[in-house]
Amino acid sequence: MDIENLVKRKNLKLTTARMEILEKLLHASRPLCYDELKNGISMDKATFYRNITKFEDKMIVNSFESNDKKRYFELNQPLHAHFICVICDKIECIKEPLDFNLKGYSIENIILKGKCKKCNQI
Amino acid sequence: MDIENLVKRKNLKLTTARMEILEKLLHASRPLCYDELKNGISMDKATFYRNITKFEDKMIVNSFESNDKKRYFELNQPLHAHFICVICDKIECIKEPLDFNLKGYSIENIILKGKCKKCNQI
DNA sequence: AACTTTAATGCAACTTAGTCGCATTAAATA
DNA sequence: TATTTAATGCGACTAAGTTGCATTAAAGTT
Repeated sequence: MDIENLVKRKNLKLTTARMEILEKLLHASRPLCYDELKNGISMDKATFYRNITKFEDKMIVNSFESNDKKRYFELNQPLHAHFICVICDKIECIKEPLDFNLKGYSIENIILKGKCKKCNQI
Repeated sequence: MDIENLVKRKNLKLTTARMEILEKLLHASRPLCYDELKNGISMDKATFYRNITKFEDKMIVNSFESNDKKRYFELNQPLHAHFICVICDKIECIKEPLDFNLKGYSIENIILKGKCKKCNQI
């Protein structure tokens, strides 16, 4: 994926701050929370949140709240569910396609909470 | 539903604060956020949150974050999904049973985000 | 390459959600 | 009624997220 084009296609200016955020998300194997994402990127938090908001508006990034009450961010990808374990707080991306027959709605984000495979056995 | 028994069955003391929170949730037709739920109940916010945490631990209440970044609370009910519209921020309880074949997981909470029927037409 | 426009940034101050320790009070039980 | 233990209120705190404003940097234009 080409971050430079991704940003420009949405009529956003290509700044180092934005590059850094998106690079980090691109190379992450799972959604990242504020600390994880912001860490190492020297940028004011106001700028960070303004950029995140822009990214979300432009559908480049999406976010959701996890069990630890933190927001987690990821690059927008083909629709897939996130499973959040209420015991161990782990976030998993679910690859199996889930079938909702909700006519008229368009679904952009799916969050399932419960007990993951491991914690369910205990 | 009998709130008094609900609380006592979980080995929680029956206080007026708790009664008030649960009464309000019981009579609400949709999940409520902090302002809505706390409003009119004279109770310190520390107490409020401590009770909410207890209720969640004991599976009396569950909560999720909506699009406005606020947490919404509701009495625990038979599993059903919540649809949150990213345009109009409305929260709907979805009655249609949704079928997941996620073996090994136990699902306690389903949140779908996207465009609701109305906003999808625009 | 300098110039202009407009968007992005940093800073500081602020709001709101949520938490924690501690002394006090009220609920359940004996 | 006395005792135990959990629940409460208060105050102080942390962390997320927002806003206004002056400054700076990107992109487009001569």
